[in-house]
Amino acid sequence: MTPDERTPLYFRLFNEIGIINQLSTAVLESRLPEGLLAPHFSVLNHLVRVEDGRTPLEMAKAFQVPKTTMTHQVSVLERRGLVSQAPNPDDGRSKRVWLTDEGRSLRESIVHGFGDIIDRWSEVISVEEAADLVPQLERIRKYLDAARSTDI
Amino acid sequence: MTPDERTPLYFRLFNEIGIINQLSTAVLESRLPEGLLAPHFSVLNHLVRVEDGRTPLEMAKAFQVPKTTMTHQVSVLERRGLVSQAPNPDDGRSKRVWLTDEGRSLRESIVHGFGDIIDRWSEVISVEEAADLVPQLERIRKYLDAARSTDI
DNA sequence: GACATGTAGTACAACATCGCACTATATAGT
DNA sequence: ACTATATAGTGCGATGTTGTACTACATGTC
Repeated sequence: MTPDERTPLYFRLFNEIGIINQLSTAVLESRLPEGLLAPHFSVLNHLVRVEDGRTPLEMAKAFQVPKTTMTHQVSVLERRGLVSQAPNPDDGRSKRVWLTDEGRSLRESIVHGFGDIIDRWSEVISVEEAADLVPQLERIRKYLDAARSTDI
Repeated sequence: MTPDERTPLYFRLFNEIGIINQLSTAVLESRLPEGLLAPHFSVLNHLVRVEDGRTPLEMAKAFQVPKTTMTHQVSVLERRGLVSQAPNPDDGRSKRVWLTDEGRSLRESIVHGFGDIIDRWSEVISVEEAADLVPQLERIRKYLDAARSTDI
């Protein structure tokens, strides 16, 4: 395969990924309460998965978004009573972010409510196929992530 | 595999896809001229691939974004002299969008400039692996796209 | 042909993302 | 201890996305 033929293939790969991301985000958002967007839910979900009490900067790095974006996202969640922030006793510059009971239970009910969609997805994307894809994608993600810090 | 175990797998699948999308978008944007973002480039690229002279609405549907978004994206490209719009002689309600020579050559040079990145990518994501992934992802994308129109 | 309905595009407002500049605090080098 | 540098967070402004409401034109029905 010549470089000429190769380029469209990789463009296509990342293009398909972009469209899937867009469509799956739309599915997620159609299940979220009014005014709550996918990134907000992701933050909520993250705090459950990695334990809450993270600092905003840690979270910004985890999602690879600028810290100003995370400030904003956390403030949205805080206004809705889904998380609370408090100064970090270990470091006067930073804060720590905690899930409220309401945040935890909202996240729980959203994930739970996804059961029926997963049922339908699994008819088209078999569990085996998904389990096969995840490590491949993970490898690509880790490579891009590593390349990011060096040069790209 | 119980439903309980299944849900995290599918969440993970779409999560990996989301991160890859974010990272690859960042790579693309690091190669674009100041003020030109990935969606703008995508539009440029689209017009080369499918022939220009599309209407904004056709393009909005192709990218599955609201038509207001496409109005904005096209206007950015027009301000930069990369595309031109003219009323559609076949339909008084619509316009047609054409690439300018400058738009065409800018797109060309960007794609060409990607050669070295593709070289490095292909060391990690082999051509075979990419060629294997694309149809799988395409199938998922088509399913999500079809499901979108019905319910989800 | 008149009128109801549908479609293409835009103006505007609400909100999200993010770069830049700034403050406050921490840490390292001397 | 003092100073320089680095880090955590925020205010603000520029820009992007998108829903709503609107105008203009097209099409189908009678």
